[in-house]
Amino acid sequence: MANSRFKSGFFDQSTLSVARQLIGATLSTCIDGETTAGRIVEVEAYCGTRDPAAHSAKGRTPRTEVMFWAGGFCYVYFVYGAHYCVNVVTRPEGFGEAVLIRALEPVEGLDIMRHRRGNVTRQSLTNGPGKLCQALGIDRRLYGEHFLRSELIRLEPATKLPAVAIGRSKRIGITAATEKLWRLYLKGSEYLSRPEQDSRKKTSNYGRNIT
DNA sequence: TATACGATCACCT
DNA sequence: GGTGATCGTATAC
Repeated sequence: MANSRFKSGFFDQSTLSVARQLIGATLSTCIDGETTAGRIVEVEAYCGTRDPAAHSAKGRTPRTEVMFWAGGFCYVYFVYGAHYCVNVVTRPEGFGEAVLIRALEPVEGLDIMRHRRGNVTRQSLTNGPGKLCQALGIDRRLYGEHFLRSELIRLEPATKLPAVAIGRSKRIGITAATEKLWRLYLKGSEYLSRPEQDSRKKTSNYGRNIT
């Protein structure tokens, strides 16, 4: 779907709805003239002031300011003194909601990803929120960019996936609102940040490589 | 100015 | 399975 685009207003939908439709979508960057891209296989929804696990739950701060902008802006944050993570802001201005991109299947520029990540396995290039940012060259320079207008970072939609292709679970690495099943992932993907819990026979083909 | 801690990762056993 | 690294951010004093 290299030539399709999300419609203006798409990111103003509910955060869970945007999260579902981002599974399978393509995230690409052009950083220092080098293009890299991946298919999104795992995301988490963070639902603003009504979600105690969200960075925006305690209100607007310089760090979280962009979360309160209109849907479609890029929220990048730095954690644990080492890693960046990237989010897509959702809903209209003022809600503070966003979708964290947690894992990709590498699609384009794997040699560049390897240069940035070191000589690791194909899965390990992008199977975590910090790893994928390193692989795609995402850092604070992209804070406040817009996914439909930026020259540096873009999102393109997938063909619609059936509901059965998408799994749900608790979110990872949080201490609040741990009961919410707001992590969504592509069933059967080899590129998830952690393996699927369900050990029964794999029945989905939607996670197979597209390259 | 000081302190606590985090939407993680890599490496260890 | 467990743990240390490392520093920006928020908060308290």
